[in-house]
Amino acid sequence: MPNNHFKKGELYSFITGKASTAIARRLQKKFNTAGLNLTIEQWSVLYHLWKEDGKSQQELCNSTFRDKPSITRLVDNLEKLKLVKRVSSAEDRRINKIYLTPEANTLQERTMHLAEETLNEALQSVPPAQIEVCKAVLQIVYDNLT
Amino acid sequence: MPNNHFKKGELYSFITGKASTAIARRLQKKFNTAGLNLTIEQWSVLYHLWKEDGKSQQELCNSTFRDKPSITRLVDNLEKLKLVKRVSSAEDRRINKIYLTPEANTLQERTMHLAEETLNEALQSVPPAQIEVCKAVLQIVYDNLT
DNA sequence: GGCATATAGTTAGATAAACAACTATATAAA
DNA sequence: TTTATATAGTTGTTTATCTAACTATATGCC
Repeated sequence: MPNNHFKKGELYSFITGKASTAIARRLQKKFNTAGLNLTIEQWSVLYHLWKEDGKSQQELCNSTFRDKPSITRLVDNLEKLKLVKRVSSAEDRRINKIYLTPEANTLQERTMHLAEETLNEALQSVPPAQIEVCKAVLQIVYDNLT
Repeated sequence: MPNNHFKKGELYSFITGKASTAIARRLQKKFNTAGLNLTIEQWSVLYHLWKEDGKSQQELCNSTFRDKPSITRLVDNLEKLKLVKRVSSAEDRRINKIYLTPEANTLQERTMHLAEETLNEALQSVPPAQIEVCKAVLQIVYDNLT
């Protein structure tokens, strides 16, 4: 069965992801207002380190769906902000393990709260069942393309 | 009724829009493979001009959800590629109207075909009814945040 | 041991996005 | 008519993405 369910006018916003862009912009504004000098992309790296500290850059590539140069530069900037520290692995000297600093840990609670707040604003008046459908569809889309 | 339906692990991918990123990357690869020297962002501007030629930069801002500096630079690059032309409006000299060149028009059919192909690949095995739900949810998200 | 190959990370160059500050033109109010 | 204000677009700065080319280390095979 064909899946030609996108008329031309709808195709655009699906491809360009205007919903996720809007969510990211709103969250960035909240960070700025709260005086947090942190980009969403930097936060997304911290997010995965809060789940498991000491990940390698390659593991961060996989978790965040970014390529290696992108992670190199995000880690560069996070190091400048003194939020993470590169530690060369003793077993395999090709590997950098990335560790959170105490400063980074003070950001976890505040930023996660703002992220949850943003999602609740975004999903206002959307029935829970539809949210589940949407999450499932977006996961299939991702799996279909990777 | 609260909308706290995102556990922490799911929150991330919704915010960062990994599905739309994957779609954009796939489409970009198709452009590159087809020898089209065109970014997805540039294509998104052409897309709106194909719907209505001669839009002002401000109108392109609204259509593409970008700010003015972004459109200024996208139009700069599209002009370098000789795909559009800025024409100062006679009635209001603050306004630039953006017109497609014949070269741009030769790209329409090919690129739209690749975009539809990409979406069909992305939505493989997703029931049409769920696609509709997903589109509706993403629209509400966008409206809630803008 | 020595060589091919794979993997981890970096660097360089181009394009793009967000924000702030700016120029130029148009409109409205005094 | 002059002055204030709003609108359209540009420029500069920082951060991020992608591709390609690169360095360094590890692994596997002869």
